[in-house]
Amino acid sequence: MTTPSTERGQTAAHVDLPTKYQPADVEGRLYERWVSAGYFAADPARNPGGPAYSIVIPPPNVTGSLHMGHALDHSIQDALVRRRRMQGYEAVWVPGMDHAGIATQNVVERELAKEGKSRHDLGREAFVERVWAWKAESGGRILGQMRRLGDSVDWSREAFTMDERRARAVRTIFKRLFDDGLIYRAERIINWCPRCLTALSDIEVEHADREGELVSIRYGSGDDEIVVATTRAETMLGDTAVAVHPDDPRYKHMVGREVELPLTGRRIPVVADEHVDPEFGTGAVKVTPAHDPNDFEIGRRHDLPSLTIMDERGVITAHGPFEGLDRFEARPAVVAALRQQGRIVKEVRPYAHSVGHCQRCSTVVEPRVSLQWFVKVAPLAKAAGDAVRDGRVQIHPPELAARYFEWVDNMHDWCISRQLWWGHRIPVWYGPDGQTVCPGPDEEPPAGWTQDTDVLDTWFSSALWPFSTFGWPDDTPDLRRFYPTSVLVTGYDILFFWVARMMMFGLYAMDGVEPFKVIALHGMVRDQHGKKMSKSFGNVVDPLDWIDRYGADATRFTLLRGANPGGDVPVADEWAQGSRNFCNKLWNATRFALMNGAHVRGELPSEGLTTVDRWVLSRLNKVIAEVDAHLESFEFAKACETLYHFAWDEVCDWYVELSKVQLDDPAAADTTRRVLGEVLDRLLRLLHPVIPFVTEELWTSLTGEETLVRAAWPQADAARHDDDAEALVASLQRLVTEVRRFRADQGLKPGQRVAAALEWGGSPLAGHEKGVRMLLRLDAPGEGFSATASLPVEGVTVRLDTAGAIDVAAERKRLEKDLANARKEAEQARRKLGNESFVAKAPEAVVAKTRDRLSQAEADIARLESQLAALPAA
RNA sequence: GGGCGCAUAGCUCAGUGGUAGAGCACUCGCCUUACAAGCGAGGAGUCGCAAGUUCGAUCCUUGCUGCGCCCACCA
Repeated sequence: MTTPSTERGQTAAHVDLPTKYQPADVEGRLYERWVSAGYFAADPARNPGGPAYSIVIPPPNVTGSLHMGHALDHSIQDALVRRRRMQGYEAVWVPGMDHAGIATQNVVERELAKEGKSRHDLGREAFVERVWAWKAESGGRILGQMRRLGDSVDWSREAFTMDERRARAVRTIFKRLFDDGLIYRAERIINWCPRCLTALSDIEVEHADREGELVSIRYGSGDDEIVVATTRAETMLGDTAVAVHPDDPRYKHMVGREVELPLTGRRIPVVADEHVDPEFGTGAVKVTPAHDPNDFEIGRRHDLPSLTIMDERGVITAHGPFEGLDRFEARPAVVAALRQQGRIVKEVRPYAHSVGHCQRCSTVVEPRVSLQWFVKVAPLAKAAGDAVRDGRVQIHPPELAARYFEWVDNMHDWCISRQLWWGHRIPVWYGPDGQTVCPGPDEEPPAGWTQDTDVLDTWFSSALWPFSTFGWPDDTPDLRRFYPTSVLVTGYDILFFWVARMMMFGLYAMDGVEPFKVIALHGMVRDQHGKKMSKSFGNVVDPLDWIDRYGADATRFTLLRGANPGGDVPVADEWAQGSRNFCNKLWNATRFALMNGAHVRGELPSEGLTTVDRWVLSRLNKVIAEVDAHLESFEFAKACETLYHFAWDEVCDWYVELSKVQLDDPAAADTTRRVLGEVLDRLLRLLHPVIPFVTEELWTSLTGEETLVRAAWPQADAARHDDDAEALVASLQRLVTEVRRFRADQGLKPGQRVAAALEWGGSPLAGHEKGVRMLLRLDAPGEGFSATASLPVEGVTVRLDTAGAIDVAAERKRLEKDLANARKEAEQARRKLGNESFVAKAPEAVVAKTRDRLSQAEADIARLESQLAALPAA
């Protein structure tokens, strides 16, 4: 691209821009330049008194590649950061990735499985090394994707949840929590994945309805018979009691007695427990403390023994005929065995109930008693809830705060130990006699002691992200300038996983200072029918594919244009094409401007502007204010919509067209070049946060400046508002549209010149006769002018020479339609004004408006009737 | 089981107590030298159903129906 010619005059300057915007030709080049020039790098020492703005990226899992959801998330953050950077904030957007414990370990284990190996064949050390190798490869791919998207992240601050700095943060907070008694180790019943062979926290379990069977079984016999119902018959092998509600008259006499447990011959007690719902089933519950969370609690309350009958893989270990069977084989086997013993099975009926599955591998989760580490969440969750409750942290949109509270106010202790190898190893060592020590990050454990073999839940380290990325636990300049972060942008799907935990740890570690001031939530990216994207549907769109075909800007614009706060974002190929077309429209508008010598040199004149100039500047300044307001409230869809319409419908369709007349007018050409330059300059600035590449390319060409990345964000200037100019241009637009409509109805070729007499009747539009003639391709009436049609619009009469013949039928049809509309309009208004209550009670302005409508409609009716009467017979 | 949300044009979604909007799709006409990734014109919706409040309801209230999401230790 060459510098625009400064040559003026009638001859269009030569501009070396292709007629189509080719994203591939500019994106890579511009991104490299942005990074090497250091535009994205923040400096906490720069402009010390000035405002700072910080965002930490929700670290993507190193396993995968970025999907459309990431592209949406990143587009939002980039738009926010780029705008603040232009506004003069010291803005930083910190990139990084998450080690994603289970997810990553599973991926690498699958790789190994292809080689016929398991992680145990490698051993812990070699396996972890292998995961690091995978991380290097996969992580690199993700970083490349971020570059393609145009993310203006500060690469010098790139972080990883398992790098050395972050490890130190983990050790530090663990130690603090441990010393404060907020971390403890206990034998509890936890969610266990028999495939991943690890504990899971509550939120790593996904519930789904499953068809099962509810089996009613008779325990005991004769007077002692008591019927229990279960969906998991195999667990009866581990039953150590039957529970009934203490007030249930049916079973009161049974409490304290024992019944015989079928198949085992064991006798188990009947206990009374409030937890039992007398209304449900038979009102009696079998109690298996080792394999059910409720029963575990009942067992604790009644001091019942806990009998483990399954191993960690879900295989029955209870001695007897079922030993060695998988849990799902054992279930029907137990029922069959009961049946063989006669009338023990009372009833079997289908029963749909909710079953927990491992979030990472979909295996049915098995509750399991084991020794695990927990975070005592009560005080932390309380603080996390309060910070939102008292407004220190705002959730956007506010409706989603309810979900946050729901979780924060009802949280169970958080199981943080995982029986994995990939992750932060729990920083606790055990002595030879079972002593426990948690050394600080800079302390050594006693020689000969052994470290706990478990690792921490991956969310433990990501919960530290808003401050670990800035160097915590050290007191760094970054931390002081950029914490708390300005806003957290993420999908509502990880409100519980991540956001709430950052709140807990942030408030705890940073002495009550919240990790972010605003939580801006967005939804999920969906297909054009609102369906979730999934491989099985085949409706997954890869952001890279869109970037290749339509460009990064079009991809970003499509996503942001659909991004209503907290809402899901449907996308479709055609919409991305529309966005690409929009970028191309800007490209060509700027191309036109450059060819005609548009520039931004010197002050924008206040004198000597045409009505059309004043109109576009008025609109521009209103648009700036609107876009500002929308972006402040995370209304990206609205901001995009406003800019799209202003750019396309107002600037391109009207201002650029009308400027052609002005550019031909020596008296107006100079200011027109300046105004055209001004409008594009401001428009490109406003669009830059959303579509950074094309705007940078065009803006630097237009202005000759080095970069738009650090150019100033436009300020709305209310002094440019001009209601008169806006009203006049609105009239002009109506006039032009009306005449075009006539031409179309009459079957006149759009390119066909038509002789016309324009009679302005004192209308201020007279000053725009040249513009009207150009837009409508009207010639002056010549020698043989014969007026055959007239269109009184806005007080203006247009007489057109349609070569002596107009299509009377078409014209009659058009006029009749307009007349019908006007009559309907008048009728409506008349009815309203005839309503006394309306006139008495409605606001003055509404009544006045209705009167205006009526008189306008009546005038239209009179005009149309006389036009119809004047039509020659067909 | 608890909580929340949604129902507006063919599709996806905005929106307002006072004449229904956008994008895409659709129809017709145009290669008009910034742009056919374009230009111009046009069609299209009893704003889910019912009742209530109001001078007036797509908007507020209630009920109903149909969807969706989140949470959940009722076997």
